[in-house]
Amino acid sequence: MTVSSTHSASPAEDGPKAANMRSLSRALEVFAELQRAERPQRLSDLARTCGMSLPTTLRILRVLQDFGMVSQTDKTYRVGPAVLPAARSFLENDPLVVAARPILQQVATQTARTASLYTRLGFERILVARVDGDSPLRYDLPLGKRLPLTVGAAGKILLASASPEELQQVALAASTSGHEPRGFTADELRSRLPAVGEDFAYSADERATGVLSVAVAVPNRTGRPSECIALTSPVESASESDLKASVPELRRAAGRLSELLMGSVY
Amino acid sequence: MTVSSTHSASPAEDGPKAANMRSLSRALEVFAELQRAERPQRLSDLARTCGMSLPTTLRILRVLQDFGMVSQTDKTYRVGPAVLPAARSFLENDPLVVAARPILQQVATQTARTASLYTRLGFERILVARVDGDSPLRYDLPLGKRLPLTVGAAGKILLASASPEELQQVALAASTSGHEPRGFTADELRSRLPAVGEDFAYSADERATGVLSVAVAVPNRTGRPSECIALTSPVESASESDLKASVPELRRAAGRLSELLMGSVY
DNA sequence: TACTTCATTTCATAGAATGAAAGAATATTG
DNA sequence: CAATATTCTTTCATTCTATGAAATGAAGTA
Repeated sequence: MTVSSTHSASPAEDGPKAANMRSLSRALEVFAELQRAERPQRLSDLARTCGMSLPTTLRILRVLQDFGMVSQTDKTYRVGPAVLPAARSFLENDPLVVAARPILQQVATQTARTASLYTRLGFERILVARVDGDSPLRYDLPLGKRLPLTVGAAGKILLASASPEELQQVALAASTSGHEPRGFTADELRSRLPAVGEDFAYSADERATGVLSVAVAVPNRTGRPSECIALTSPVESASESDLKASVPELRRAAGRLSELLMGSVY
Repeated sequence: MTVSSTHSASPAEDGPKAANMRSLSRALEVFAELQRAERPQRLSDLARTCGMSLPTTLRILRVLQDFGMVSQTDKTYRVGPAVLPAARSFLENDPLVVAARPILQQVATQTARTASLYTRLGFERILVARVDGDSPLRYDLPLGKRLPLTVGAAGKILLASASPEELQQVALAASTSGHEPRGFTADELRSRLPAVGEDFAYSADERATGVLSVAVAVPNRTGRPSECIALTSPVESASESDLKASVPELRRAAGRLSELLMGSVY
């Protein structure tokens, strides 16, 4: 009872109460580690990094490989091709993502800026949808890229309603994952967040230089939103006040998305 | 000892010897089912479809959710956002995919046709990379889409060296998954495959009407290749002989890829 | 309100997951 | 090339986890 060390670093949210399922948790940790590594890994490395025995790691890898989640060449393992259909399934079928696309499109058209949908995942956020405004420069689309929560309008609005303990965890995670310098504190983080009462966040030159953005959260049933919509613009083509003038638009878009989410449908 | 019923339908290849890891296998089956379903699923549906008890299914879903592999809204579960970083990791880091891109590019440029890399996954194949020739019509890019092995040049070349039993399984899987009509037989399938001695496959109007393609396998260390390169062209801009004339090009490209794969590097 | 269906928790038991240790295989070094 | 070190794989007894039946609670329907 109350084994707190069951899952250490990877498990997205330590959120509810972690049920058992030790072998599954361990497998997912191995899988997460393979992604983190960004290059093929040997069995012994994985075992060491994940803190489990060689036989256990090997068995896990074999099963993952059976399902295509992992590939093996010689003695090295890597993320396998089965993640592609999975991602496709998410992008095509997730009700939120599907509903978001036309809404983002509309906002992007109205404001002539890039509109994005981010989801919180653990102590990071990832881009799950984006529609470019008519600006000609569409940098490469980092769909699925892990971005910090500590920086950028989208990250900050996702933390706006976080508890002190959570900020603590986020700050720690950010500093250990390299998003922030070592020793980054929760207080520093808190000072970046939107003031109480503000329902949007603004950033300039935070995550990328020359980029302004504003973001509002997509309310969900829990108090803690895990999605947000952001508008982005290169600094040359918009000022802070320009972007902030679009906040009502954004708010409306988030509201519509939220309704679709909470509405009785499906 | 030789429990053969451990994993039933989903596990990509029944290939080697399936180690135990029951809970992990079951979790991956639930996950696969969520993808297949293409819409949010209730707990009881998943339990029934996957043939496991409610508590077990629930526990699995909770852990998957902790890691972001599954999302929940109200009482329905769906594929979660964590698959996006995973897919990104695959596309950016998989040595084969990374190595393939410039090679595909070169072939596409030389032949002015679309060059694609497919991977076999279970009894299907998926597109993992594509470079369009300068043809203006680039239909939507079905990266990660599950396509049949029984149809199209790419599918057929991947089956060229399959054993009779394997063809049997493939034929069965194709008919149950709807890729082929019910009652599709291994013999029918075999009659489509390239003649013995031929190292390429050709298709016209098979998977899509108006599309011609040729494919050659990427040899790997095992006798059974799981990747192939294909050239595709709309029927208006190429004849069968045009495409087949490019086979030597393709062969060379596959050879280079193969070397990179088997070479001692990394 | 009563009834049905579905989700969740509890709990005893079976059986799966585990790691130590031995045995292969492979790589490294002298 | 032999000898050594490292890594991978298998085996097996033990532990503890995963499991489903049944009870409980919640939600939806009639």
